[in-house]
Amino acid sequence: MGSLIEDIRKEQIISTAITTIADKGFINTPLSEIAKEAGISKGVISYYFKSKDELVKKVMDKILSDSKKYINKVVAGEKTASGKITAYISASFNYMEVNKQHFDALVDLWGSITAHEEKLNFNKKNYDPCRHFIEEIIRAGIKSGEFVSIDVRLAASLIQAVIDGVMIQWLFDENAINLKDARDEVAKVWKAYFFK
Amino acid sequence: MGSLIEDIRKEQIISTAITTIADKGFINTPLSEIAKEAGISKGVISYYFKSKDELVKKVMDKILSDSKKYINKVVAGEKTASGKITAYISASFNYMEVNKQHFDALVDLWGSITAHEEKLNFNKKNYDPCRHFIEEIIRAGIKSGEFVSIDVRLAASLIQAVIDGVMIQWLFDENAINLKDARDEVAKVWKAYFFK
Amino acid sequence: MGSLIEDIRKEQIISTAITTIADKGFINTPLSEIAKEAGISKGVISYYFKSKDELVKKVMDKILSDSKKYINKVVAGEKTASGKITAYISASFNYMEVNKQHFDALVDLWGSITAHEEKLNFNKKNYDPCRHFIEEIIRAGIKSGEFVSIDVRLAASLIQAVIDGVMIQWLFDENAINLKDARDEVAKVWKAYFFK
Amino acid sequence: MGSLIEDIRKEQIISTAITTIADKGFINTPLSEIAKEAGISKGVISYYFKSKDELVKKVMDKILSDSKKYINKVVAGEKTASGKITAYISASFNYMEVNKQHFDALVDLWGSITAHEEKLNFNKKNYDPCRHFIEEIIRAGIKSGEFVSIDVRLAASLIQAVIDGVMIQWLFDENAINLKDARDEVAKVWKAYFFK
DNA sequence: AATGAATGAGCTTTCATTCAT
DNA sequence: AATGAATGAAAGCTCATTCAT
Repeated sequence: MGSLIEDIRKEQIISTAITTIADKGFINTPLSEIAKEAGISKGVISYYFKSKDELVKKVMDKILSDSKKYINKVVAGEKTASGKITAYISASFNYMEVNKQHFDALVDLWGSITAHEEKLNFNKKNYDPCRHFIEEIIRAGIKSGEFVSIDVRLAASLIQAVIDGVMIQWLFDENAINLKDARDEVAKVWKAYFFK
Repeated sequence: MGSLIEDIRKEQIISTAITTIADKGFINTPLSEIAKEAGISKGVISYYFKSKDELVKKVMDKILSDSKKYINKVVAGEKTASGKITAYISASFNYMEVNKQHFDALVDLWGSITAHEEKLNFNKKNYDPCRHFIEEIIRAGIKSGEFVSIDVRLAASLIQAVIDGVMIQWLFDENAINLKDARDEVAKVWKAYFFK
Repeated sequence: MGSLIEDIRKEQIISTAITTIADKGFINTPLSEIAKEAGISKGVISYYFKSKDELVKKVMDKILSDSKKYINKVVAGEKTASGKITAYISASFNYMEVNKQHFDALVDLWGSITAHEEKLNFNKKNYDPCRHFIEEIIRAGIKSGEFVSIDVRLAASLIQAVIDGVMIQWLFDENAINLKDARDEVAKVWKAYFFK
Repeated sequence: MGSLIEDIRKEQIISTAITTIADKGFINTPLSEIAKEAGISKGVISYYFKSKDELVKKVMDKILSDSKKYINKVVAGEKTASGKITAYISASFNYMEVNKQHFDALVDLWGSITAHEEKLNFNKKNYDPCRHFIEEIIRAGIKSGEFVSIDVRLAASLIQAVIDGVMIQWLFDENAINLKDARDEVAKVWKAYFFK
């Protein structure tokens, strides 16, 4: 358990699952298709993942944690609250741009979360940390006097919301919106908002 | 074609499909379940809809056009560009709040749009009109001198984005964000942005 | 539910299941094989039976209740306790002889009862009634003075035991034991036992 | 061939197979489970047994030959035919009682004998020797004048039958029948029968 | 001798769709 | 118009067996 080859295989399967789901859609992606794309036999997937559901969960975890890791690293490179907010927004859009498949797959997999409890759980694991992360930055900015005093919780939600909303438009049509323009404009709007 | 009873039946099926999909998730909603919920036989659905895919498309159309109809009506009640923008945002959130099931179903059905062409088509039919609608309002506001001059296309996208993004957070956890607060805050932010 | 065609189909499927399992063995009888033998499609079985397990249960119920029905009827034709005991034994062997397939299938299906609770349940539903039935006869015989006083519970168990034991030998090799001879000998032994 | 380690391994696998099958049922016992229980790798089983079927055969052989060995030894300790019959019956029940798992597994494995030829073969290898063994005792008893003259073949069959039949009732519910009582009663009945 | 990753045939089950009534 | 029995393709999953190490 936890052997090298196991980790490699799991990684390979998750990775192939992402590209395949992004390409054909979750509903049109049986395990056999992922296996075929990965050049392995169907049984291997069942060998490493207890069920399709478990694989899907691991896929979503991977997409979100990779994204989070990148963004956090970029933000950590900034000192000021203002710099951090801008970095968060920039990093979000930049990462999105070079990892479109990940988000294509992610949005597709939302539909696989059906139970109410699962939704709450997904939210708690994925959205809450993002919001909290932004909240902390804003709070620090208010404390240091950089930002005006605002509803931190709500502001964090709205920042995340505009990022996600832009992403959706872009996923449905790459040409509908230019990510770099959106990035710059969002940064501008929120600076205006925070600095009064 | 288009007889009264036919229209009633189709409406009934679409409506039941929405509530059932919202409740159990698209993946867990076979046609037989919709039929059962509607109190009709399975065959009727196939009789009125060429395929499940067609029904799904009609369901999405219905959700989006109902929403659009309501919003447009509210917006039409306003005279100024500023009033119209505020009305658009308010109406969007208000409608969302009383029609949660519709959007639960909608997000669930996104995953059923798999082909690239279908995505472009969905975007063209659903997002583009929204954006254009907002664009027109902004354009009128700029022309009349109400608003400062801004990138109309982008501004429209961002307004729609923040609405959609909030919706997603709310769909995953009703308690994660208060829709009325979000509505008021979004209105405030954008007024600040447009008026200088 | 409970329509005529439903009952016919269920009966047909159960009946075919018995002959197929008797012929090829439970382990070598996928649902597809039963369907093929019955000249219907695989899906029909799932349509009428929730699961393979449910079908198996119904099959065992059918085998045992048919047998019980026949035996009880024969026994009811006798007046004296002695006549009833002999009738029970005779009927058991006679029924066995013309319904070999049923018992081939039954013994094969024993292996499908795995959980401890299921075994107890199977016993309670199938063995207990048989034993109780014999016990009642013996008790009546003792009361009427026909039989000597014996351990009723144990005697009933042993009568059933010798019948079942003979059956097993016969199922494994029809020529290993002559059912009619066994029938007569068992009757003789037990009469000797009961009458002192 | 037949090295010490090989024999130990085979013995270990067969032994573990018995307890595992008795516990979970043959259908729910993949080779991997036996391997796990035995603390060895799956491949070892395939290494020592050509197929699962072969292992099953060896398991049944082991169960039956162990039982036979014990019974024969006990019987050999008796001088008279009467003593030998009583010993056979007693030994059968006593062995059963302390080796319940073996018979749980055995009954479970009956279902794996599917081909007609296999059944005949199983019978020839297992039942016939038992019956012959009893027959010889009875024959000697008749010859020596201990027993009345009876149908030896049939008598042997019935003795084995009642033992097997009691076992089955007991396997399905340990509390349904008391093995010691059954043992004593069976001995009593048959003595009465043989001695006239 | 032993391992356990890998295979793939084969299973049960689901379900969109068809069609006789 | 409506029913629901029937179909059969396709899915997820299990597992005996193989084989490189």
